[in-house]
Amino acid sequence: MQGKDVVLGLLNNKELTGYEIKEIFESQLKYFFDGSFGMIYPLLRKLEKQGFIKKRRVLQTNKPNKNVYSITSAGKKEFHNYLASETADEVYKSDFLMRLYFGRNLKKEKIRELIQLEISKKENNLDELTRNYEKWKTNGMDSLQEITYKYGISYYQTALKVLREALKEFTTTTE
Amino acid sequence: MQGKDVVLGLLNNKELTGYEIKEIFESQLKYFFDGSFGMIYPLLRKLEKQGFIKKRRVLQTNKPNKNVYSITSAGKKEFHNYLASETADEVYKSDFLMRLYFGRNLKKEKIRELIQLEISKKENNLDELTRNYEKWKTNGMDSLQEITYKYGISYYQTALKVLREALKEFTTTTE
DNA sequence: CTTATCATGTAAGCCGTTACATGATTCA
DNA sequence: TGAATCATGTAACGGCTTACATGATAAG
Repeated sequence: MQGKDVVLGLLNNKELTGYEIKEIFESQLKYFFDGSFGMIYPLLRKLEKQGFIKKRRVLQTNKPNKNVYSITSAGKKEFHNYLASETADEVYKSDFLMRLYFGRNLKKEKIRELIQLEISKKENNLDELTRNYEKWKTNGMDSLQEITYKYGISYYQTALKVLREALKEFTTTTE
Repeated sequence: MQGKDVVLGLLNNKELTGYEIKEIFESQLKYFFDGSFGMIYPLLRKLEKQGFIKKRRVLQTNKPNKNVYSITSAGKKEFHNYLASETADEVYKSDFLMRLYFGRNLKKEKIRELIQLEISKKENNLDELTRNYEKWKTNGMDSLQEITYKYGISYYQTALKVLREALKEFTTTTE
């Protein structure tokens, strides 16, 4: 799964601007995907050149003009090719876990801080996901999308549980 | 966290060959990191050129000769710089969740298959992690490393729970 | 007789990140 | 007066993946 597949998938549903695509990334896909403007805009141009999407220029007053992109039939075919391909393995990289792995020689206080910071991050992630859910529901969320949401929530909750237990144990055993 | 930090971290503990580094990647870091030979060997040469590690050639009979790398004091400094830097956010990308997100128009049977395949994958991941734990314990695993292991186990267990529930619900509601 | 283990490497290329650049409007 | 929102782009660079290339020994 590359940026291309995601953008084509979003445009397969409705026409969007680069800016709106970024908003969807942030609000609905943030937990399992991530893409910057520096990726989106060049990609839109490339997909247009390849004939998978087409642009419509919309002039606005009091707001910058925008390029609204929609998918072509070639683009739909391309997206279906992606859906027909094998599901790629998930990618997970954790700098935090790596530091725990190497943490043996760190001072207890540093380790406590490391874990506490990760707990804070995960609390924020959980909050954000919960808040986005509300917004998302009003925009229309189908039952499969709800699974992706539940998956994310469960992950953060479990991670928090493990980290809090670790911190507690770590604190008591080194008193 | 880049390949460089991980390699330096491993060599900070003991001298290793590229092949052995790869083995550690597979057995102990697999859940939260991933690196190929195509990354390891060029990196080792680069780190050597930069003076962070040094090579010792070991001639073997009945086995290919090997290059054993050890960390230098400059390398140790470099690694401590990494440890002193801010922890980077975790990276998670899931093609599976993306397909669920887009799955609305797929046939029920395709969706069931998609979820079932992901369950199988996660079952294998959980198995593998459990098996590696045994091997790892004999090699010596510290209490912080045990947290990374628990974290991984918990993730897979929770993921499986969510997916099994989703599959069950999906199957009954579309009977 | 073929697969697994041990062992090291190169080369092309892609996909994306980061940083920079611009600029109007609205709201506090 | 500053930040947030809306809106689009470029350019450099970088880290890593994939594929290719080689080859001996041991074990089943």
